[in-house]
Amino acid sequence: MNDVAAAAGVALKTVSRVVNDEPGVNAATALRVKAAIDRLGYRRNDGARTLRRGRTASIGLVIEDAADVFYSSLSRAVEETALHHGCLLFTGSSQEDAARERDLVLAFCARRVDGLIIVPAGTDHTYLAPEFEAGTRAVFADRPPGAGCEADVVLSDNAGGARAGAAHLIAHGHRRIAFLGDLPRIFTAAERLRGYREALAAAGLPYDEGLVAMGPADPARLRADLARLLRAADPPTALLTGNGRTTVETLRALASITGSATGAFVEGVRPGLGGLALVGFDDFELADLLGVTVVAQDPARLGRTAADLLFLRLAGDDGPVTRFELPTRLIPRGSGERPPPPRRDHP
Amino acid sequence: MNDVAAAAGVALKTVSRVVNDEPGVNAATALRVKAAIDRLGYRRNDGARTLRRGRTASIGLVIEDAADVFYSSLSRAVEETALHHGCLLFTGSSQEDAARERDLVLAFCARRVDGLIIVPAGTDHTYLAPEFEAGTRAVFADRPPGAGCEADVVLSDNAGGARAGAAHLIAHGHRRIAFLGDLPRIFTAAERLRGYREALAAAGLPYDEGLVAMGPADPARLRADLARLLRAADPPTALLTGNGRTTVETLRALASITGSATGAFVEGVRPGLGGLALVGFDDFELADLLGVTVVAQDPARLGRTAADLLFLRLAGDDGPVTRFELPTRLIPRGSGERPPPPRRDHP
DNA sequence: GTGAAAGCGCTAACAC
DNA sequence: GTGTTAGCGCTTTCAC
Repeated sequence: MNDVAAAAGVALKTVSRVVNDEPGVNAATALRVKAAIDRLGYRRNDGARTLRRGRTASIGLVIEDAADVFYSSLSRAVEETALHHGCLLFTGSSQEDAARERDLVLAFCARRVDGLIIVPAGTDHTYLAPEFEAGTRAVFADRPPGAGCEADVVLSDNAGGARAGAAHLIAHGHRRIAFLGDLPRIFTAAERLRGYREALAAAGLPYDEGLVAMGPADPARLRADLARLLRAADPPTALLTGNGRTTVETLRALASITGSATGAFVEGVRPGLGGLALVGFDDFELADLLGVTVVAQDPARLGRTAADLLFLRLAGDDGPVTRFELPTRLIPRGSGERPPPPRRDHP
Repeated sequence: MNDVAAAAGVALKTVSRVVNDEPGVNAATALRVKAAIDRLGYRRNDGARTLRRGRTASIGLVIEDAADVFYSSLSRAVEETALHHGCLLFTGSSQEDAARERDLVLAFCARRVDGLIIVPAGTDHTYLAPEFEAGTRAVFADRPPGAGCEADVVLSDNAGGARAGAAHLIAHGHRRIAFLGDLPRIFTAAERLRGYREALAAAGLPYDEGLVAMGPADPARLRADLARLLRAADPPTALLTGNGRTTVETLRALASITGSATGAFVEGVRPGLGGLALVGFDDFELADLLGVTVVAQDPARLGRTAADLLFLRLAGDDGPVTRFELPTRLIPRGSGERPPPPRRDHP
């Protein structure tokens, strides 16, 4: 900027005025400055600018895994909103690791992001207190912050969605419904388990721990759990899967367990559910073609709502901490509407 | 930092030394400084730090769409590499819009990112010249830069992959193979079309423009193009689809055209290919279960390679501009190994 | 309309 | 071991 000023024969401040389209600059002077800018290839340093101005016009987003469709949709919506507000976006994946979540958040804070959107992996967010005190705003998405951390949060109605899914299966005659969920320490997994239990209770059905298998959406783990469930004396007639990854891996596991050839879709071979009914939490690509009934969340809306809320806060909104809960939607496609097989003991 | 220095009764520089774990500070002094830091809730301002040091320890990534699985996998790999090098990552989606690509890149440059990884939407990158001159490094991924821009690039072997896919169908007896590709202005789409044509030529088959349909992966467009192809006097017996989105939408379109019920997988109804063979460019979720033969790219490897290359450059590597081309892999799963139906005119 | 001076928060270079 | 000074590139304030 100094060089430009010298080249244009004006003071530094005049260059600054031109660069920022500030009023009160003689048109001829402005032109001379612009010429110098082009000639010297000058580009404003926004780092220095934000240092001086106090706001960095950037926000940080911490999700679980950028490669997962759920979070990448959320991420895209946040990005869109941020750009719309003239903000750039830092992204980072926590990999479901509390320490990594903290490191990312603190790294973003060290860059003085104006705000944060966090899908928390950990349950202790006391590390955020100094940042909040310093004026950084944060909105939690998909999962609430740990105890002792007051912040806005945008969730899906996890319990309600799972309740609706289980109730749907019950309405179609199922009495033995298995629940395949994520690690129980994850908020959404716990909530969905709660919804499942509530639906059973509402229908007067017993809660059978033997029908519940919580764990990572790992193919081997799911195959083992499914095999165990299906081998049992009184096996389930229906499955409720706890998230998109689990649903997909369950379909794979069922195909391998029931021995139905892969390639079923293309070859017309009777495929994979082995007579079971299935409702999956989360919609997924090709679920429509496969005929899989799902409880759909709207990850983009989750991201958009969180971002909108954050920018409202950044604009000065100091209302009380809020908690949004977005509805889920049950989409019947066939797999969740199959009746249980006729019972052998009551022919 | 000033306040901490005052509180600890030391000079600013000593605080700086402690904060940066620089050697040459008395243990007792360091402890006093640390206490003051904790007491005051001091957090280093990395913005000021990078302004002074010259490097921002951040890179910018511009992709086409963060919500698309292909780019989100690429993005995740870049993120991983960046974090490994102590760099934060700015992300932005160009939406296949050249102007938006440029705006994002220039915004990142204004923040003085150390480097850029760009999946270009536009074909004119002269706007990068001043940035390159100023020392910013860029690596192009998935598609090369426009003419007049010298930069490293990491690609998939698009032509080779499409050639292999088409040759695979030819080897299984097909003579009439349709190609459903993306907009021809997109580099990868043009390259894959080229590979398709090369395979036909190598087999002595004629190139029939009527068998080629290039356009956005839009459901309506694909349905119309497919209907036209299948209604023709000499319809194709096999399809080669040009990317993941197109493959998925083609499966949908076929299901709706052939009138096979959705839910085929679950209900065991004879589904969707209507006797056609199919090879898709790009692997996709559940392609294994569906039995869809694909030419797989490795988006994560694309991202990792690009990022590794960028950090090599940032570390001072000034070798000549390089062009990596990663191999693709044909994965036979059934849909690409079906023979054409017996010809009616030669019974 | 234009400019000079101060300072955002930090580190590099050097002195003590 | 510790402190002083200068300055990264910009904007803010106020004087002309």
